[in-house]
Amino acid sequence: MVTDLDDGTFDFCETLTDAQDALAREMLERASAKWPLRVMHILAKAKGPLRFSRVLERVEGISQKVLTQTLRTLESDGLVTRTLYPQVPPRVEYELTPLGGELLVEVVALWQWIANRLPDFEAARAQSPRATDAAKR
Amino acid sequence: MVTDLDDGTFDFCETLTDAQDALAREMLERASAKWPLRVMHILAKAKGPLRFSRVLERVEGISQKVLTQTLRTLESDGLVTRTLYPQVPPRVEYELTPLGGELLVEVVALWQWIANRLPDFEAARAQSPRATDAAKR
DNA sequence: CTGAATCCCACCTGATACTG
DNA sequence: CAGTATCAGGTGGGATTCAG
Repeated sequence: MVTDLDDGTFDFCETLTDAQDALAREMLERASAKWPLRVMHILAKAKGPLRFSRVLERVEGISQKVLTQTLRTLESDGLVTRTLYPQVPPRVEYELTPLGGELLVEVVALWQWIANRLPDFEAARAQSPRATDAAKR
Repeated sequence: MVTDLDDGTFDFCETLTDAQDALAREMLERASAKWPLRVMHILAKAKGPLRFSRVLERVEGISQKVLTQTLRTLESDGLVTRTLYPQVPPRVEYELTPLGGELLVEVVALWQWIANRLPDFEAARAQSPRATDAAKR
């Protein structure tokens, strides 16, 4: 028995076109993904533009290639701005857009909710590394 | 410039151990992923137990293998219960747990937020299929 | 400094076939 | 009915090298 959910709580998506629904799902998945989330997080904490190298340093474990890909995607989704200063050596700065900042706030809210329930998830995992056959008798 | 964020808004994660942080990120990513989200959505709308075949029918485009995997993962995360009735032919029912229902509500909230901003995302994509070189002069 | 280009591999996905 | 087994294909991501 699910918690007391209103009818229609989960029907909103049916008011979207297939294309819109797909786009919304895609954005949801991207914003929750490992690297984009970490990168947005770093940019948010910086509270201002950050050079490529700085981001690379601060996002632990990311490779330069993946960081480039991630930033490009974030840029084309309007979550991050990329500003190129045509100098030599080149300088490029990335900054979270207002839209990106707002999205991050929302994602972090969900993250926090999950973090608060961590004991539940840890418990579930602990007791079911092999939780087959629930109804044995 | 990011929207007006408090200092510390994004620092909560630093109060977690690495393992906890990793688990929270993992759950976030899973709950937002394509198939788990769709499956939870179907189970929520069903408002009760659903047999494997029913889920398979209702989650459009999923293969039975992936559905099995998805359900197993959801089960081991405590989001779904699996009840086997040892009959012949076998009958297995899946149902969203309270925890799963709550998590789904949170994810859907984020999803809705994104859906409301779809025009922004569509606009961003439209103007930057090749949005290189922002600062040209 | 900021990438682009290559190579490469592990993993995941999905289709198909088989089974208790 | 509800899976498991197997295999092929695509994808993500790391390491390395080259370039403007």
